[in-house]
Amino acid sequence: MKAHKTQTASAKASAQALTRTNDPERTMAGILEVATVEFAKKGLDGARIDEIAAATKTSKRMIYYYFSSKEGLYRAVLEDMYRRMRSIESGLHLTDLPPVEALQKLVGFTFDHHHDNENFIRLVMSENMQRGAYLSQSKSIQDLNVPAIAAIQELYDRGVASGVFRAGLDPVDIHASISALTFFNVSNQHTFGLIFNQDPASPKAIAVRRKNIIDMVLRFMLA
Amino acid sequence: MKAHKTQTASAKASAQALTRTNDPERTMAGILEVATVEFAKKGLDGARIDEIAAATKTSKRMIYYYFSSKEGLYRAVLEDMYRRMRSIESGLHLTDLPPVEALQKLVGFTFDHHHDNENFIRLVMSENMQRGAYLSQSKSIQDLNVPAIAAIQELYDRGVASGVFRAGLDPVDIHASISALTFFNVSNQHTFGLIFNQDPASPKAIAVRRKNIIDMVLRFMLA
DNA sequence: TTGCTGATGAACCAAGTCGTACATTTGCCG
DNA sequence: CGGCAAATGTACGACTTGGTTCATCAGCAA
Repeated sequence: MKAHKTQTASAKASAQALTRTNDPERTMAGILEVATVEFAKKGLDGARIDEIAAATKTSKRMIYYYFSSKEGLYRAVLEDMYRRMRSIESGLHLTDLPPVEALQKLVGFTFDHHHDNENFIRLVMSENMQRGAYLSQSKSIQDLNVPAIAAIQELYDRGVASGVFRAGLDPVDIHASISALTFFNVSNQHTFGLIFNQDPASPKAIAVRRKNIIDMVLRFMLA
Repeated sequence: MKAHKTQTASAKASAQALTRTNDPERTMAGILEVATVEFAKKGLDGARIDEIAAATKTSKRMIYYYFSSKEGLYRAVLEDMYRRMRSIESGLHLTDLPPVEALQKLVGFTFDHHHDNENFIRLVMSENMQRGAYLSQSKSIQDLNVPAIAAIQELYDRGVASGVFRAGLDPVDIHASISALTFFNVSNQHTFGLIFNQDPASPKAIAVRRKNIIDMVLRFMLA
């Protein structure tokens, strides 16, 4: 417990929380956290404000106090998620590696990253079902993939210069392929998994898929 | 108009439809058709039975008469869509072509196929958001991708035999890559499109992407 | 024609769902 | 310490929505 506060009105109901501690930041963060998993789990339309409120340490009133509406909350969840993803993507230090190894590391990282963040994947899926209606409202999103593109551009240019990569490729197109291969692997696991004979979620199968994706991108770029 | 029927009760309300024509098949098909676009547009949770009913030539009552529930209708839509997709996938006659050309044709066809059937893509997305809960209930789905895998297997074996393809690859894995690249191109167009400088929906951009995807799969398999 | 079953329609209902009105408390600032 | 804005909780309300009830009609067979 907390709260060593004034406690003037001591003569209150017995079994209730004695004092209330105002903590706007924590309240907002808490709401955002449970809303994230709820929206990721059910999508915008499937998620229920009442359930989100129930899972929070605060009340439904606070959701509307801070986020105005269900859609406002959804937008906030999207932006927060993208913000967190962006911060993780840094720190790969690809420039220290030779082009081929840099590419392998980048693709492998992206694969793992997507694989480990299903909530992010599902929020992006949900947003695509909404035709990007909410994400497009957010200004700070545009430049989110910029560093990713820049990283590819840098490593690609070095590879072309050293003769290992063929010229004439578009970094955005490469980024699209990397994203497609790694994203789909998580996003469509349920419908695609129906045709597998063995469990596609097994560590073995995942490792094989991971290697093949890295291989595929690399072979596409090699001279 | 139709209906040259008995019309015994002629003394009916004036401006109404004079006679009713029972046509169960047409009623079901009609419901299924508008339900397909509605579920594709809004997803399972976003779709509204009342709106579907309103867009139909019949009433909500009939939806429940034939499909029992919203989820029953959704299941029927999924199955119907998959059935139609399967029937189209045939008739490529890949066995007539040399391995490399056969592969190029297959990938190109898949790309076009996905590109032209956004409703199908969105239904699959929706179903993945539902974690395959409804599609897995359908028995006839399992063997839907079987012919696709078989086609790859056949062309791949020929390629390996003739020395153009390297050995040791898994047809299912190849299928996964083809699907990922072509599916993502449509499914994530909204969130991914935000980072493009030019319009990714332009015929030019689409043609470039198409070529690169074909190229990528081919290079992955070449010896 | 008569009768019976499948097909159909219009109105209705109960539960769920987003959002709000009202009341209250906390914490800070002079 | 006194008062005011920010923060919070409770209860409620209007509207939506999936699903149903009741009644009727179409079509076919005897």
